[in-house]
Amino acid sequence: MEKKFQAIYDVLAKEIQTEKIRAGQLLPSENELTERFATSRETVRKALQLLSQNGYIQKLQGKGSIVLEQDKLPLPVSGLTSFKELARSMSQKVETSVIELSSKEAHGCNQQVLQCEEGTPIWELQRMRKLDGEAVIYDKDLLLKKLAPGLTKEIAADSIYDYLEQELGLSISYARKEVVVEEADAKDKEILDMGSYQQLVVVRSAVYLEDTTLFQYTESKHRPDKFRFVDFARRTK
Amino acid sequence: MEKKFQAIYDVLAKEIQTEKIRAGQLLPSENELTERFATSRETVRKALQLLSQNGYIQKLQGKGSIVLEQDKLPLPVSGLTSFKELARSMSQKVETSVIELSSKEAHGCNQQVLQCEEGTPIWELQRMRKLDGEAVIYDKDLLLKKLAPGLTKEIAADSIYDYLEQELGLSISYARKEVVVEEADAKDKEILDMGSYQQLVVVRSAVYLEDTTLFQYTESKHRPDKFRFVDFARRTK
DNA sequence: TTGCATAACTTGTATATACAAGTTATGATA
DNA sequence: TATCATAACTTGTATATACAAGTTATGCAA
Repeated sequence: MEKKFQAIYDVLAKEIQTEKIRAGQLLPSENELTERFATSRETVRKALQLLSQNGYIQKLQGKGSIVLEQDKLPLPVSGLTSFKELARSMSQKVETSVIELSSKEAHGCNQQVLQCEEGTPIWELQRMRKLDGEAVIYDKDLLLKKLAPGLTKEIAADSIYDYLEQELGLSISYARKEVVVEEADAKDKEILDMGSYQQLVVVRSAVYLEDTTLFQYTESKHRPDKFRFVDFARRTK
Repeated sequence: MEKKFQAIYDVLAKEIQTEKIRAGQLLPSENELTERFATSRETVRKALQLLSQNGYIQKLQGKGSIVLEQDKLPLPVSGLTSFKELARSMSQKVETSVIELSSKEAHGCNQQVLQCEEGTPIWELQRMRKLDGEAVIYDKDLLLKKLAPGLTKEIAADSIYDYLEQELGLSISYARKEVVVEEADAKDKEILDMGSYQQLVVVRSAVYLEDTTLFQYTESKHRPDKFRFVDFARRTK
């Protein structure tokens, strides 16, 4: 079986993306969708809940599901978006170069952020990203070697996430992120085209797999003028 | 009736917050919880799904629900958190002062961001916030007067969200946000204690009610060293 | 002891039913 | 015509059942 509610979500999400159903319009009612997809109402409701969570629709008791204005802003949409996905959605020239990919053993501070034993084999990866020919993003990654033993510079220059999910079948599940602004240090200034900027937007994130193992720690430094973060959030309370 | 799944969520969330159940431990199984709360498994599952969404637990097929490490970082946790809530969780001295609260009619640019008719009555609000005696946040709000007719400087100095939700019974439902870094202008420098900083982190957000009406537009400028954004995100794809 | 099938758990998906709660259009009544 | 109750929709909550899929411990067999 192939997850009906996911399939229904995909169909409806695409119809909204392609504006087959326009913003402000109502989706067909749950009963109609139940008929259309030859399923049960609960299954339809699961699909609709996903749409709601991802900002496609707003459900209104008694009325129906209204299609929301789409963010034309072609950006991160919070969540876990890899740089490659991000770059694809921006129609700019993007270039990634690997500064360093080395195999080390966890110690002290490294070991602490990855919450692993002293001496655990890890990858230490540094990459620089160019947008329109300017070096504006500097990424440092720490990952457990055990889970991505065959990592190479070529893979790192493409997309780590693709490699993990499609090649290795690992399921990235959730992440914690922190965004702050910090002074650029000497190394930052050496790597990036800082112009007259003295500060960087720093995104630190810890990425976890389905089984809750902390797998990757990333520090991503962005030149302030090239940084933008877009978010859709529902009030949970 | 009083929404059982919400009640179950509240109980379990509190047990996790107070570390009655600690990180790394498993929750009781769905069947056990079903018995404990004298309900059905589906209802328990709805509660667990909420916990999962909000970063309290990770569900593992075949194993159970693991309690996740809690963010000790006492900060925004994405979502829609009002400044008052935020301030409460930080044990710093916080002070809000209203710079301006005036009643206007929408025109040109104002009208555009609020997506309303020319001439619609709106509130224009400007506030400055001090942390530990330093002026570090500058907020500008536009809101539809129709929905909050009795707004006063006193209310604005406290919490607009409390007023809207508790006094007026309005349901804030979702928001779109954008975070960028911009140069501070003359007005910013006049209002805030900028020190040697030249830039500000600007959070622009559009806040919507349950019926999808755009109700408030906010521009919140933060001195870079006092800005921090923390996020928990699940990979949806 | 070791290895392996299996049983007994766990969560995931799909379905059906019932009623509550909110919205809207209908139509009878004044 | 105008008003209002109501019927006919909509989504929300709660329950029950069945089976699929993943994990773990049991215990038999080699």
